[in-house]
Amino acid sequence: MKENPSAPPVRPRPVTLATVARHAQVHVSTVSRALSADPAGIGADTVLRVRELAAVLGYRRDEGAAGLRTGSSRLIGVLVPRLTDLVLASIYESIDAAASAAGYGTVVANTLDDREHRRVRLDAMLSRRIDGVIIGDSHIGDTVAHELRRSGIPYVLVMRKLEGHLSVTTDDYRGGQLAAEHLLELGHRRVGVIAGDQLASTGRERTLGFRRAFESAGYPLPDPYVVESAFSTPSGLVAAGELMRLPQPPTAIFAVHDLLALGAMGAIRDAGKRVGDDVALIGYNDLDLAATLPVPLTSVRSDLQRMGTLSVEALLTGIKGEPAASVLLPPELIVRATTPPLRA
Amino acid sequence: MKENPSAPPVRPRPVTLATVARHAQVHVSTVSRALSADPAGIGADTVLRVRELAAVLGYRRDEGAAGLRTGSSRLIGVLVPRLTDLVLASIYESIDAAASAAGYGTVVANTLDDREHRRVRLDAMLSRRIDGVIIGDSHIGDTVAHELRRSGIPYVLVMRKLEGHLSVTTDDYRGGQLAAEHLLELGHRRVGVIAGDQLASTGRERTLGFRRAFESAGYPLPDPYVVESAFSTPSGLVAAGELMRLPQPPTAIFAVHDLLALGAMGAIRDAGKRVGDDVALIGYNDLDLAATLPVPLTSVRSDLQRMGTLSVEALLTGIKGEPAASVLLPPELIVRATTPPLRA
DNA sequence: GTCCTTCCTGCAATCGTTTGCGCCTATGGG
DNA sequence: CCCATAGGCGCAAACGATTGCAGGAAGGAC
Repeated sequence: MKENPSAPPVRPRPVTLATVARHAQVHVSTVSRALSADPAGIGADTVLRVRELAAVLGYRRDEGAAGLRTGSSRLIGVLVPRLTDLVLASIYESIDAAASAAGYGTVVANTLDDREHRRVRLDAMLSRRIDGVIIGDSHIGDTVAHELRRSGIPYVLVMRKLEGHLSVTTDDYRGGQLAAEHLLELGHRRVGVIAGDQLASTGRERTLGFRRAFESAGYPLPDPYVVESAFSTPSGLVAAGELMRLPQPPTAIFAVHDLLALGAMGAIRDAGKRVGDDVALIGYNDLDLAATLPVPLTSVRSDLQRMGTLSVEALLTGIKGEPAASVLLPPELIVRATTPPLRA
Repeated sequence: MKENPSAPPVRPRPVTLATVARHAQVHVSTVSRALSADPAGIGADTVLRVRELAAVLGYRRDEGAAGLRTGSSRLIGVLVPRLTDLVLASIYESIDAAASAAGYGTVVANTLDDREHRRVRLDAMLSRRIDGVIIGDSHIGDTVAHELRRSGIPYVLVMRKLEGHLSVTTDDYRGGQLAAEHLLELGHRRVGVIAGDQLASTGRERTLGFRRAFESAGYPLPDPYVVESAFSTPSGLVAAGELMRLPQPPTAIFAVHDLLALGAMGAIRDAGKRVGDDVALIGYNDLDLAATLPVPLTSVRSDLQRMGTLSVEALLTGIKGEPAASVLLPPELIVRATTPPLRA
């Protein structure tokens, strides 16, 4: 017995199948079978005895070891731009919940919309022999999806789509339209768009739907009225600032993300105008906080939970080897105080 | 239009040490050593040849198999109440970044501040033989930390502390004091607190520090002026509503979380008052969006990134078997527009 | 009493890596 | 010319779980 008081408490040797087998006086293979979901070919009393013993001893299956043998890690990887984007956090939450319910674990990675990060993190995931990937950060021109297809690893795109790849998204083009139609109806003619990242299908399609709707109503948007941005609050502040400094500032702004709208609120205030009465504002995604802002935000809602859940479903059927179909969810406009009737 | 990239017929057999060994005409053990960080006892030319070959063939170390042999999964678990809480998302982001830089992977779990969820998710983590745990959701009366100590698995508490356990937190008591001192200086005497969850050390200490400061200034807070809550925007709306409906509503509100303050803004508006001029407001954590709100929010800042990074450091020294010390970071008051000088 | 099922359980191989041990071949010293 | 030494590699045994196969006992049919 060696005394080593400064060392941390000794980590007790984990309880394995062998431990249980020894106590139960049976072979480990019998224990394995008895503990499996369908203990075929094992006596009912043995099953009971083994299970009880396993519980008492605190047996825990080693997923790593099991995965080595079975070839499946029961782990799925999730790629997101960043989790501090509330939208992605929401989606990830429901992905994790759905996966967990199906007996899968998840690992997320922030890719920061950066090529190199994406590569490194995906590599780490593949090293863990993940069973599939949910891609929440797809970019036009990005190759992750192609690589996965080539390696034969099941994957699904969520939130952002990409031509020719399985995806679960909401109809962003339609969402842009909805926003435009609402503003047109209110009488707005000179409007601005905070367009987000144009390499993300969300930013592109929402902007496109919005633009087209104004075009076909006879009020096309000049280029300076559409400004690209990231998907963050500070970025919204900057972009809206540009819009407000135009010689003829817009009477309404469509921000393709609620956080952008939040930033826009700051810029509108900085310009000495009031949100709503002076400058109308529409956000996107209808986050919780949209409703409780000092001036409640009109926003296009997309069902984030549903997207997360469906993407897991699609991935799992893919993992089973069955074919899955892309899903396009309908958006919905939620009207609140930032888009009041226009005064004559 | 092929829409099912998910399941090509055959998944190519992964490249293992054996594959590389065959091509290099050496034994797998040689390949293993050649590929290790310190290829001692292997000829320099062999090392080079093997590494090159491994790269060409696309060899990827199977972490699961390696972990089985070495007993370490190079994986750390992170428990958070929920990732849609921006504060926790920020912390997790920096945890993940720091862990990743140190060659570790992370798995998060939302525990929803719920006992059962915590148990289940921790169990799943232990099944993956994680090397350590970072607990971001500790609750007074919760047993997770005790269990981990008993099993001898290294762990660190972050954000929320618990008597007698290693933790990395900010001085929440001091933070509450800072908020109180500021309001006292401005001349506020009748104030309210949205106190958060009193089973979380954050909610408790921030509230306590604030209360004590007002007490010692001679203006103790009557009970109805301190209302408990969750840590979400809707919850802030409700709590502030209660405060505003008191016979003598407070002239200032301290919310122990920025999202609560956001909700409070809504309630103040609903009560027909203006944030800042009519009712002062202080939040906590100084999230990005605090600065860009229509009325920029005064907030107590805690360094979330730093907490995340330090918690990883502490955990890793714990994993190495060395002793680590708890850290208490200083908070800082950021004054903005929601706490203007009081008019006489 | 013999033979054939049917049930239950054990045996052993396998997944991909790591690592203690031992063998072989140069090499240098005496 | 012989021997000790060391560098470079291979061998094989783990780690913990799963699973095809085989074997043994009990029980029924004839």
